[in-house]
Amino acid sequence: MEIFALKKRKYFVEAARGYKVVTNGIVLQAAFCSSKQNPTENCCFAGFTATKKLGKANIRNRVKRRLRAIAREVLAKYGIKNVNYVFIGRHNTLDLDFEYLYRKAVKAVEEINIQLSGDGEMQSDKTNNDCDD
RNA sequence: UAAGAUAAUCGGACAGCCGCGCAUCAGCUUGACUGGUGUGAGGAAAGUCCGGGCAUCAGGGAAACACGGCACCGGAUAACGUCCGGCUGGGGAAACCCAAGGGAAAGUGCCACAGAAAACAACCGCCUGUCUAUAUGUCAGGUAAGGAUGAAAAGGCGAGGUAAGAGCUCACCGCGGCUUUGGCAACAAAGACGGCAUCGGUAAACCCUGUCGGAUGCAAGACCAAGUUAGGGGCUUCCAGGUGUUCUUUUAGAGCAAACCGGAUGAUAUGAGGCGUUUCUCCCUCACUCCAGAGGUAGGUCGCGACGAGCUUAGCAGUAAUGUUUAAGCCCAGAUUAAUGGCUGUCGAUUUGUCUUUGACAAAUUACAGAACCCGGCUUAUAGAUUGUCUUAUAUG
RNA sequence: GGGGGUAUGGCGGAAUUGGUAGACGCGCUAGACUCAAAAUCUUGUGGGCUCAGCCCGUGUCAGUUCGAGUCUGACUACCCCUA
Repeated sequence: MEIFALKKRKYFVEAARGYKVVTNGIVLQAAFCSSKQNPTENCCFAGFTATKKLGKANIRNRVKRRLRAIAREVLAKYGIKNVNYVFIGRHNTLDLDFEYLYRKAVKAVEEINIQLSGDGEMQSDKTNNDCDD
C-alpha cells in the first residue's frame, strides 16, 4: 500500500464531512477520494493537522512528525485504497508512549474501515446524504 | 575559601533500523517513477520595535506649510532610535552599573486638595507715623525674620546691621556670565567679579532650535494560462522591426499573435493627469481610447537562494566600535498541509537517594525554541556548561 | 508571512486639559409586599487587614511627574484585516 500526502484544503474538508473516530491522543477522519485526485492503484492519502491550540510552531511541527511516523506504519498494513485519512493531533500526542499511540491508531483505522466499507456498499445504490450523521 | 562585578564562548556526542525536502547525474516504464551522489535550522530562526536593500506607484529640482521620528560631545557605519570612546548627573564599600541627558532670560498653558500666597506674592504678624472714642481700634506706609499648608514657598546657613527687617554688608557653600589654562568638543580646573529683578516646577504639555524622513510592503510586484457583463461620450485602419509565444535538426530557422514597444495614417479638442497640501520650473504621459463601474475566479512560473554592505582564519591600522585585499581558503537551507524527522541503544552533563567511601549503583532531568524575500541592530525566552579579567572580605605565609 | 486594533468590579460600559477610580445599566445579596412566586419598592455590592481607619487594586513590568486609568517604553492575552 503506497501512501501519498494530502495537499489541498478541499480534500481535508471532504474528509471532515466523512467518518470520525476519537481515541486518546489521536482524532482520525476519513472519506473516499474524489475522482479529481486520479489515484493510482493500491494507494491511499494521508493528511495531518495540528491546530494552534496545541502550542507554538515548534510543538505543532513535532506533533505532525509523530503522526506522520505512525501513519506510515499503520496505513501500510491496514489502509484501504482510495481513501483520504486525516490525522489530527491532540494536546497529549507528544507525551504518550509511541507503542501506545501505535496500538490506538491501529484500532482507529480498523474501526473507521468498517464504517467506510458499509458506506461503500450503500454508495453504489443511493447518494451519500447521511454523511453528517 | 566565600560573596560579587564584567567580557566572551558553547548549548549534547556516537551508532543501528525506518523515513523526508531540495539540487544534480543516470535509467526507461516519461511520472505523485526508480537508483546513485551531494546538501539540509538558530542564538535567538521569535516579537515585528527601529534602520536599509529590493519592488510598485513614471520622474528630477526649488520654496513655504502640514505631519512624524530623533536630541550631552566626538567617532564608527550603507543606515539607524544601534555600536564604540569620552563628559555630566545619580547609585554602590569597591569592581562596576544606570540615565529620551538640547532650550523654561521667544511665547502660551497647567500646578488638584491644603495654604495668606503656586508666580505681577502683604492675609496674620513685626515696626514707624496719623486720627480720637485711648482700644485686642482706624487710616497711611515700611518689612519676606516668624506663621499649623504643600511635592514645591522666592538662594542656604551663621555673624554684623536695623525703627522692624532685608545680599543691606561680610565669611563659607550654591548659582550666573567673564578671563586664563587644558581639551577637536561636551566639559574641567584656577582666578577675580556680580549681588541673584534670570531667581519655582513641568517640554515622555503645546512649543522653539537643530537634524532626518515620499507612500505602500514579497499576499510587494512581473509574466503566462484561463476569462464575464453593462451604460455614456467617442468611434480610421495597417505593418511582424523589437518583444512575446510554439515547434525543430537550437551561433539559427519556420509558424502564430496587433496585448505591449516601435513605425505609418486619420478626426476632434486646446485640455486632462503626474506619488501629503500649495506655488514655481524642467520634463513626461494621454488624444483611439476616456469616464463610470457590477460580478466572478483556479491556478502555474518567476520574484526565491546567492560573488553578496558574503563567510572563515591570520596580518596590519585604530584605545575601541570598525576598517583593510595585505595573505590564504570557502560558495553555505530554500519549503508552500510547509522538508531538516520517528524509534532504539551506548556515552556525556546536572540533581536526588542508597551503599559505603570519594567512587559505584538506581531514579529523574537534559532548556528556550523551527528558516519562509534578504541583510544590520534592539527587545524578549532560555536546562545546563566552560574560559578570561577585576573588586571586597576572611584565613595562612 | 505581512498589516492593524483592544484590554477598567460577576457582565456590558463611563471617567474633559494628568488631580478623590468605578458614573449608568444588567446581574447578585438582604428586606418589604404575597398563602407562594413573578413584577414593583428599599438597601448593599472590587479585594485584604490588626475594620471610626489603613493597605492593595484600571492585563503585566519599568520610566517621566509632586501625582498616571490617562503620557513614554518593553512584554502578555485576545480580536480583526490582507488572493
